[in-house]
Amino acid sequence: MSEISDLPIEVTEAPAGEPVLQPSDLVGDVTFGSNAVPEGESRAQRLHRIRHSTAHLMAEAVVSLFPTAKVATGPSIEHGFYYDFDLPRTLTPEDLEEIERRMKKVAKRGMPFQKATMPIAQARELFEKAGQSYKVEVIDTIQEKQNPTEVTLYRQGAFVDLCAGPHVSSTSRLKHTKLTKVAGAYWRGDSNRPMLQRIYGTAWETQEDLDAYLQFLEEAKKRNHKRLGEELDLFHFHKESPGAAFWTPRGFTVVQSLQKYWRELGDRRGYQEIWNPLLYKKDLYVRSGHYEHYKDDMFIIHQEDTEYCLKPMNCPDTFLYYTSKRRSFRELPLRIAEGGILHRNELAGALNGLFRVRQFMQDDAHIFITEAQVQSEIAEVLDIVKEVYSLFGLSYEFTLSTRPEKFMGEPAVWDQAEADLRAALDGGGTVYAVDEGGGAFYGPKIDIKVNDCLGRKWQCATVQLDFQQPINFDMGYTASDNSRQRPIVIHRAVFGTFERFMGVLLEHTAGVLPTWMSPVQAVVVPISDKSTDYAFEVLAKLKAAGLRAEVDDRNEKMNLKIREAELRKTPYMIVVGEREAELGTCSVRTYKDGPRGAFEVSAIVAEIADKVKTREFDVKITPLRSFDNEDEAPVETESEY
RNA sequence: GCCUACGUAGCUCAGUAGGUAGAGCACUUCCUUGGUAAGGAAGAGGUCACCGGUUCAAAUCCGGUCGUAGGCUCCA
Repeated sequence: MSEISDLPIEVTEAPAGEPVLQPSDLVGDVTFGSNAVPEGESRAQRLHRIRHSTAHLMAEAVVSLFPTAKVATGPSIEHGFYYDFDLPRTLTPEDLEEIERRMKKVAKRGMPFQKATMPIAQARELFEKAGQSYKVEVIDTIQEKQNPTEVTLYRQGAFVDLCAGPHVSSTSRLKHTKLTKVAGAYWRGDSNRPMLQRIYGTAWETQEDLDAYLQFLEEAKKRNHKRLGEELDLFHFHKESPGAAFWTPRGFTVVQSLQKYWRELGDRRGYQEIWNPLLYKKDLYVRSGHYEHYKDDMFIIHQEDTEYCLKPMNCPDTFLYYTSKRRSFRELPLRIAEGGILHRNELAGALNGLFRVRQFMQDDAHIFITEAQVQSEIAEVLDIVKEVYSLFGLSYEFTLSTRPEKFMGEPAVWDQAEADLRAALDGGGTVYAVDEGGGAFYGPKIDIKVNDCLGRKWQCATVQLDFQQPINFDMGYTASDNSRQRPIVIHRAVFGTFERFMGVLLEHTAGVLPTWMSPVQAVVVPISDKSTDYAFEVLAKLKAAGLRAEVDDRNEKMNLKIREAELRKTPYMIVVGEREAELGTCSVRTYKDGPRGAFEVSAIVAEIADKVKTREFDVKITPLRSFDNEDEAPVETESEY
């Protein structure tokens, strides 16, 4: 029956489970016609066609290896495809190799993809008879949602699948592919439904593209922030506190440089910082609604008869500050920052380096405003976002999320708020997407995502309007007419969390931090211990300028010291020998530009101090190529609004 | 939380017909005083994640726990 069933099967155990017919056994009287491929497709469309077809090719190989396999769904995704299977046993790495071998064989043989159309009822019967219960469920969903009279099937070789297409003309187009990983995936993404086995693969038009992509994955691995954190001695993780970063002296220096900037920025932009407790009786969160909606994500401590919570966010306790006294309209906008330590009990399997942690610190702030101040204050916050991300050469995108189906408050207030958000975005000339119905139940929001070196998007900044908490906390202010009014709250974070932002920044720069953030901004390297005294003289001048510098006076050769400073990505390496000591100069080498020759000590101290003061982004960014849009330039390093 | 894989020296890793552990880097000491990415020698360092089981014998086989990675789910 199977085109490839004559291949040697290297399965040692007999697959268990109910025997399942394959649709290919049942379509004898169905006529499959040719599968026309249109002219003038974009590259993205061609890749989609190839990847989706490769998913079918893989399913054919899996079914030939496991005759009792049930197939679920197999779409194309960015850079490749996956297909979900219900299999009699778990897959091993050897299985993947065997599946890939079989795929290659069929690709080489060049089996045509053919298309057939049939009434949906007939298709349902066919897949039912074949025992392909997942496909039957898919058909039922199609019936429910679209209610078409007919559906299409595609066939290549021994494999027939319910599919809307499109596909390539022949499996001979599917030669540049590699299976990358196997993972569990819930059927229909529902954690209450069976877990299937998902095989991921990547597929390309040419071998060159495939090779380039695999190389990209290698490069991305090198830029992984966990690896960089280890290499640059910035942070560690320990099982004694899973999901929480342990910052080293070097790493903490970097974080503090960020926080120092954050505080200066807040000061300049009219924010006041408060500092509140970490631990609260549960009453606070009952009042804010978190206890009801967010309890599973909170760390809860029982102390004698009282239940305490480690705070998962700053809002409720900031509101306690707001309501601690009578407020006047003259105080608004009242901008209150709090970078409290937060704990969220994230699922163990969701933890991911600095990107997803259980303990973190946000550059959080809550702004209390009148309805009339929405637009101007949002514009002000967006301006801060632009300032901050531009400082790091990060590209980003805005999304406006509007009123969801379930919402609190008056539709008219929502409409006005959304119009204000749009006006603020439009006013800044900002390009943004709209996620209709994607807002929080308490108010619309603007999400800001940054792009990392892997092309992944990370949500760091968020700006949210909140009409609900002012009610929960009975916030008010006295208006000019002496009436009592309700303020609106803006929740905003720009870095998001310092942890995640550090992770994104490290991957973005491949670990090369700008001078102003570097744990050691300059290392003075004496050529021999004859020059050590002079090296310390130079060091004193660097320190006097407020710079983070040290002398490498170990009994080692200069070459080794240079090498280690380079590996640590130290921005400035200042070499001094007897010659420099005599002339009062120093020999400068930078991480960015290499050896630069002799300088007056005072000149180079001034240069470094200036870069630190202006927070110059003196980092050469080598963006990793974007693979799916050849027409597009590589990811821009300059911010684009 | 679910699926799969993994857990050997501070780090990166080797160690399969079960016979009480190795390399490189880092670290310590000594020699070396060297002009822009690794000078040389010696030494020290591990209850093989933890707990239990099988066995004369377990890093190795089995079970459990914890942690990590990649997915899934979640992400006010």
